[in-house]
Amino acid sequence: MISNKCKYAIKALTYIACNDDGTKAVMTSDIAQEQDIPRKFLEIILRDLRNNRILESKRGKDGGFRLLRPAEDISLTEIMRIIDGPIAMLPCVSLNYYRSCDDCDEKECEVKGVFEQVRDRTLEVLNGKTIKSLTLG
Amino acid sequence: MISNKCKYAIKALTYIACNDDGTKAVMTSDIAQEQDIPRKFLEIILRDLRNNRILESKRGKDGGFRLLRPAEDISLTEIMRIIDGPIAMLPCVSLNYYRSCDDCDEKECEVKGVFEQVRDRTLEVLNGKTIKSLTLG
DNA sequence: AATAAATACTATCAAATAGATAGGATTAAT
DNA sequence: ATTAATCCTATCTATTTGATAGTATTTATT
Repeated sequence: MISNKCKYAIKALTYIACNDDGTKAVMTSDIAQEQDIPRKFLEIILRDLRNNRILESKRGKDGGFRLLRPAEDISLTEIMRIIDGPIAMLPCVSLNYYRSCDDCDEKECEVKGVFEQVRDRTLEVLNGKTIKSLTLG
Repeated sequence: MISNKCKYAIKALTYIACNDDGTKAVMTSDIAQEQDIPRKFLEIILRDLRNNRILESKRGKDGGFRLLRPAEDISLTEIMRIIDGPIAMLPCVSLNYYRSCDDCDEKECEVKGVFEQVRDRTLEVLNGKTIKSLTLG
């Protein structure tokens, strides 16, 4: 399961992608209202995305958020990893958050192979998806 | 990520499958020791598997656990659903634990389609795997 | 310079889940 | 009766999830 937080992040990014008309940045309050996301929780998420160089922010009056890159260059996997961490189902099979197993010998672990396959199939789907591709029905 | 508990369950089941010689049931203490699983935690897991008709138990002296079905009829998905719940990444996409989204219209949710694909690819891999197939290198 | 409106930051909180442990009740073979 | 196993109930700690409150800072506008 992905967290609510991650789902909020995806929805917020697609909203920003669709509503940045080039004149002014997209405000937290607008996103919260339109996408039905708790305002203060959303602030944290957006700041998180900014710190990870997905968004840029502008403070003060007329402030808000913008995508730092084109929507077609922001992949779903990237967002999921920032917000939720590993995508793989076992730490020992994670590409970006690898941790070894204490309790089994990875060389001959039967379970590992299965979840490597799951990981690869999952990434086949997710790597192709971007914020841009979500905004096209 | 699957939980430690689920990983323990899988390891325990493969251990039972490999070590039931037909003479007597497999004991919790043996599984715990050989597979490096906390004893009391393992008790809970095995009871859980028994309540879900994966294992049968025998109490008292010479007691222990046995598979209730042949190892090739116990799928990984079944174990994962018993121990961890849904396999899908979104409730609204789960086959066995479906829950609707409060905050989006499922008919036109762009995210839903993506995670349906992920679910299908994941199940393609996991549905074919059984306790039996894990015991063959 | 003052004001209004936005993000940034810090601290905190409640509920759920994960991961376990303790201790005794029950069952069954010897 | 004894021993050795599962069964059951209760409890515990740490972490994560999901969120809220309040204040500081920045900036456009007047």
